[in-house]
Amino acid sequence: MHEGTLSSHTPPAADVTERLGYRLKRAAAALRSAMDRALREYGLTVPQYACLELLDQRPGLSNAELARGAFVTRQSMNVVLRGLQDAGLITRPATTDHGRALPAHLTEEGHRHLASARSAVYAIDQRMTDAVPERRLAELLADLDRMAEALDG
Amino acid sequence: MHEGTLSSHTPPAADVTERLGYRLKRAAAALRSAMDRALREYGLTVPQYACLELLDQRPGLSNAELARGAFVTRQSMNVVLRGLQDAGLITRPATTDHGRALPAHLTEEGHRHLASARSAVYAIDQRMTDAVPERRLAELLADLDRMAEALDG
DNA sequence: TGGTTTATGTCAGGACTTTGACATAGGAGA
DNA sequence: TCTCCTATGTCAAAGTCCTGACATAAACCA
Repeated sequence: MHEGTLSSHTPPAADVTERLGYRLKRAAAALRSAMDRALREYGLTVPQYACLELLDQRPGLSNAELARGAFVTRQSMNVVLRGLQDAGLITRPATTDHGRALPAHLTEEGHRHLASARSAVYAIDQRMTDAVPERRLAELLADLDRMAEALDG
Repeated sequence: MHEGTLSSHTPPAADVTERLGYRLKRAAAALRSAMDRALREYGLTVPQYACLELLDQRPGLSNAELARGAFVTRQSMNVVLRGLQDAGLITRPATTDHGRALPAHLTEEGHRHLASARSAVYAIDQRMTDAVPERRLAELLADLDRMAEALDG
């Protein structure tokens, strides 16, 4: 076999299901599925929940900033924001006197709604975290970051 | 700090972006994005590519089996299969004499198409794999599996 | 044998997301 | 100043994916 770009010491796995990408996708799919199930009881989608969580920690984020934080496009986040706005969970000014970015904020009901949904999501995250040996958690987080940076860097 | 009845020894991260779920999603999003970009040149979507790859290694898989392997629903995989069938990359019998599962197979063109797209995808997977220290790769794969099993198990 | 359970393929509808495009606002540099 | 570049918000259209539902087929068991 012709090896154009040899960058690894280990031979590439023959079975696709043994490759890192497949395993990553499997874990992410399991997480997505579990979160979907849990959040449905609260009438939230995963991007909606992510948006609320981001706004709770960094109030005033714009649509584009939220989109990057939730790993979706601006257009998708725009739809998400409109849904949250219609549900009364966030507020966004119609205009701004400087720039185009419209800062979003949680309403009181948004805070309450997030608080109730958060426990369910945190339980999932914790179940996942507990599944990996604690001594490796920090390295696992670092590896995930390296993987992400290697791809979009 | 008051720890209540949490199952972990480490205090839960206050910042959502520090939690395992967020990092996992970030890495998966980066992978998905990179694969989308690469596969577009070959006229394939990620599920379509995954389907071809699975069929190459295990010919005769049914729609439902492919759906599980690609982490989508049967309905979604049905659409994928129809697209691949229309493109002449796979074949599927209209009927079967035993059971309902219709075994799918790659056509010659399907094999060629997959072979050309595969190098691009493998390059991405390899770039990601090379980003993690080699001595930790096996543990990383095992941890991803544990995470997935902890969630859908 | 007959009933139940499980698994599969399919249809219809809706929800979500993306690509592509356009106009606007601010900053950087000639 | 003027132009170019980047970033943002938004619209339209298409594609993708999912939930819910139904019918069929095999297996399992009393």
